[in-house]
Amino acid sequence: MLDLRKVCANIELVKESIRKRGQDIDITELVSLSERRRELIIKIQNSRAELNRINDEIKTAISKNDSTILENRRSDLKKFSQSIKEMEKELDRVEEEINNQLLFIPNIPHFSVPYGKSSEDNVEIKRWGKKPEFSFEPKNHWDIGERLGILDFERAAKIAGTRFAVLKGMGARLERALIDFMLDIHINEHGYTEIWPPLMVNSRAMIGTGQFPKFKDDAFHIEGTDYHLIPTAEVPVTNLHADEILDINQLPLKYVSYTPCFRAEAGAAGKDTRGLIRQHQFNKVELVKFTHPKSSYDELESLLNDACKILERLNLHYRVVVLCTGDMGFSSAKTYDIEVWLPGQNTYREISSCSNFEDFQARRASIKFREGTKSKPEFVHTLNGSGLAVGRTLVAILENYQNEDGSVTIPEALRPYMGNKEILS
RNA sequence: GGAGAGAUGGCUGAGUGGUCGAAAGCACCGGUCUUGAAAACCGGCAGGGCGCUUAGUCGCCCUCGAGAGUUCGAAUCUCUCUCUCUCCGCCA
Repeated sequence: MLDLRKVCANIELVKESIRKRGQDIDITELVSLSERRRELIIKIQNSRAELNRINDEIKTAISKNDSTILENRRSDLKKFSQSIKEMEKELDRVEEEINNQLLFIPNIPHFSVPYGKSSEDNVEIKRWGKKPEFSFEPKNHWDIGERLGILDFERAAKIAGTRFAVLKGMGARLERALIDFMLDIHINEHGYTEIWPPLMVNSRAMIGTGQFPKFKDDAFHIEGTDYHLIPTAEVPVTNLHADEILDINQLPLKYVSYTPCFRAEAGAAGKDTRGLIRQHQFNKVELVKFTHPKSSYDELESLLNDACKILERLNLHYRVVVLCTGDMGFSSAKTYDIEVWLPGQNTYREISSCSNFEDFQARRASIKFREGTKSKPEFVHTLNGSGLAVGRTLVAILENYQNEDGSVTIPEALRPYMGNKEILS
C-alpha cells in the first residue's frame, strides 16, 4: 500500500508509475476523498476539544454542587455529541473508501526498473554455466518421469483433478532430497532461520502481503471459514511480524521456509497443461527478509545470489532477468527472475522470483523498526524470493541430466541426500 | 465439543463511572557520583492522526484485544466477536 500523503503530494509520479505498469487506475477521486478526510478530521477535532472543555465544566459543577450550570450544559451536550457522531460516521465512510482504493494501487517501480509492456521487454543481466549438449533429442520431463515410473499424472487426475501430480519412489525421494538440500544451504551457509508456518492463513495476512483484495480468485478458500491456503510461504512468514516494532539490531531478519503452495491458477487455463510446470499444489523453499530501508537493495542482490547458489551447486545453467514495469508483480518495486534452462522444452523457465517490496507490504501489515531509542517507528522493507521452486528444480534435473537410455544421472551435490545413489533408472 | 478465567504501555501488573493515556516494578535511554564499572540517586520512556502566524523540549484529537451500546462523561457498566490460559471430553 502506498502512503496516502505521498500519493497526494506526488500525484503525477503515481499516475506515471501506474501507466508504466500498463494499468489504468484513476486516482482523482482518491485525492478529493483525501481532502474531504482532512476537512472532516479538523472539524471533528475542534468539536471534540469543545466537548471535552464542556465536560470539564460539568465536572467542576458537580464538585461544587452547582446545579444551574450542570443542567444548562447537560441539555446541550447530547445534541453536540450527536452531531459529532454523524461527522464521524462520514469520516469512517470516507476512510474506508480511501483504504479500498489504496489497496488496489500497485507499488511504484524502482527507478532502475526498465520500462516495458510484457515479459518480452525484460532485460537479461546475467548468465551462468552453459547449455548441456546431447547426442540425442532431449525429452520432456513428463516423458522421462513417466517412463521411470516416478511421475504419475493420470492417477493424480483420478484422485484430485488436472494440474496435480503424484511423485512415486525415487521421484518422491528426489523432491524430498531437494527440499533438504536447499534448506541446509540457506540455513547453514547463508544464515537464514527456518520457519514452519501454518499452511492456511486469514484474510488479514493475505491483505498484508498484497494477494488480497485484488487477487482473491487466485487463492483456494476453505468454505465457511476465513482460512485460505497459502499461495507461497511469503504470506505467513512476512506476516509473522505484522503489528510489531522490530529491534533495529536484529535487522536484517532472514527466514527460510519450505512449504507446499496452493494456487487456483485462475486465468491460466490452457497454459502449461502438461507436466509439472504449473500445478495447483507445489513445493517451494522461500527466502524472506526484513531489512532497514537503506540496505534493502543490497539485500535484494544478496538474496538473489543465495537463490542462484542452489542452481550453481546443482550445476544447472540459468540466466537472470530484471522484470520490466509491465511484467512486475503488484506489490513489488523491483523483481529479478531466475530462469533455468530446460533442454526438453528448449527454453528458459522461471524457477525463482526475487523481489524488493520496499515498505509496500510493511505498511499493509504494519511492520516497523526504530532508528534510535527515541525515534518514531518507521516501516521496514520486506523482500522475498524462491530459493527455489522445488518441482521446477526437479524438472530441470530430469531434463538436464537425462541420458540416452532414459535414465537420469543424479547431480553430485544431491547424492548424499539420495542415499548416495548416482543414477535413476 | 463442554465448563471456567482472562486480554491494560517493551515485559510484569494496579486500576470497577469524572481526579486515568494510565500506579508500581523490571527492562531501556540520559544525567549525577566514580579512575572506570556496578550500586545509589535524579530525569526520560506507548502508538496513530490533524494543525501551525513562531515546524517545536509546540497545540489538539483518537486509542487500555476488536466492534456496537448505556451515559453529560467509559480502561471501568451491557452486548457481540476474536484470541489466550486452565480443567473435562475427543484425537494424530
